[in-house]
Amino acid sequence: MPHGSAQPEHPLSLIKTACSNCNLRELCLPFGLSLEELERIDDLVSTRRRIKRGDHLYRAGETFDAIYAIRAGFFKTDVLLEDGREQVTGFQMAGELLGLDGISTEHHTCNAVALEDSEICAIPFAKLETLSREIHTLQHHFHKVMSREIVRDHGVMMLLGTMRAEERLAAFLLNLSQRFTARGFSHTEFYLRMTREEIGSYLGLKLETVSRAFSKFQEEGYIAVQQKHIRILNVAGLKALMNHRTC
Amino acid sequence: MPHGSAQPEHPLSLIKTACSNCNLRELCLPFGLSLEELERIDDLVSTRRRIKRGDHLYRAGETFDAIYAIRAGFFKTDVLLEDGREQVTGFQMAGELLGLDGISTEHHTCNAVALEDSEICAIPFAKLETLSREIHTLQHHFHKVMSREIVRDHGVMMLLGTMRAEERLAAFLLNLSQRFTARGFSHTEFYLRMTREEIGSYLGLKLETVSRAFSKFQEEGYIAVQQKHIRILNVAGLKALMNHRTC
DNA sequence: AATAGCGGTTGACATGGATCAATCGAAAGC
DNA sequence: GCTTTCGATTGATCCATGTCAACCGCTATT
Repeated sequence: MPHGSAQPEHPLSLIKTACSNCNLRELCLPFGLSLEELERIDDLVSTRRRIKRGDHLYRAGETFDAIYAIRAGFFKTDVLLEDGREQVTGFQMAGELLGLDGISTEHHTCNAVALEDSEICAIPFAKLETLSREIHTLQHHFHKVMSREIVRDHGVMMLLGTMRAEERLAAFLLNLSQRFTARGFSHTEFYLRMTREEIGSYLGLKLETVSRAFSKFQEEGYIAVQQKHIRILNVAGLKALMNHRTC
Repeated sequence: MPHGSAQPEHPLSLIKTACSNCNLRELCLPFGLSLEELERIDDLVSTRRRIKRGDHLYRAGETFDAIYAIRAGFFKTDVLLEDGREQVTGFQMAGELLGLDGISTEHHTCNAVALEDSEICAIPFAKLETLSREIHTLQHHFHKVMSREIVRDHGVMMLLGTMRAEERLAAFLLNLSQRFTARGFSHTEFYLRMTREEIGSYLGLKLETVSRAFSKFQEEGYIAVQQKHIRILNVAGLKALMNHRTC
């Protein structure tokens, strides 16, 4: 099978995708829908697409017409300033939605990049609005998802505005751990898909500071790190680190 | 007129509020609606309420059932950590919406405090969802407003994550200036409604740093400050300060 | 008009994290 | 299998911002 072309037409695009038999439905947009409703939204998802590691799902400035549900894989979203400074605005995993920022201006306002080979479902936004006029549960859940994104952003603002480096990294690890758990992965052991630099950008720190904080956590027995492989040895310890203003 | 009671029943609550003759309609939720549609949403806004300076519109933890449109005045929203640290997540002015964060969990996740005597319209959320199933324009605009909030939050993350103190303050002043303009106020001269400490909390800085940055801007002729009274003398200068990484 | 109190300004000093630089180690390409 | 390259680690030093403290000057209250 050839695999060098820039934008290959993956056979997956032709496969009929069905929310009704997707095992992520309880994490994703269809959450809370009845069986009957589930079947009605099956044709909401028009396309399934593979995105290779390093490729963009969309770029800032492109016109917006769909939001994307992650079926498998891992993404980052980032915003670039003219002078080259980058801010990673989030890391997204299976079951989470990408592209909500584009609704506002009908143009994407950030870049979405796959951090590992991934697979997404495209949800044409016009269709979603039509269907959510008919299915109250869908409408309400969509509003909740957007609101949850706002709450998450406030959490990041809190982190960036009030926490010190080690508190930020602890919060970050605990957040990842919790989201992996919700997806049936280990609470305490996982591979990071992003570089120290990307973590740093997200947390408002330089990569060296992130690296040092990892080493410190290891010295103190909170975690075991080997490159991107993380084992959390003392969840309570990390939590304590966040709450008390101990130095 | 007595005015010492804690929660006085203001006569305004009884006045029939009408979006159709509100002069903020082009900034607020009814944006883009036809005359006919405008009249249909008039009974969306159930209550008008006055909030005195320093009073809460809502508090974190309270159950959510309405979003609020600011008719007049000025608010801040903030999140408090258990250890007392505060993060101001935003400043809101006339025509802007408050409470979107509450949709997610059906509980408010932050506090909304009036920074001057203010007046709000309560929009019961269930009603809004019902009506937006019938009026496409309303549905679409509401989605845009939520998305805009997400984009705004990403801007703040960028600010907190990548900018230095003076860049942050410049960005803040330019943002305020632009929003005042949209409301028909002066581009270049305004009163701040918040303290240095609140600005600092929003920008992830200590109040002393904010104060010093104001003084620096004044020395360099970008602005004239006297307490809360600000005059911007050199908009281009402030913009340049943000873009170039000059130190 | 006098006074209390809070918000703002300014200075001196401390420090957390940035910066610069060298080295190491793992993964990828030849 | 060897080499190249990129990401991670660690050390030394610097600097922007935080911290502590004194003082100033509005504004509001009596």
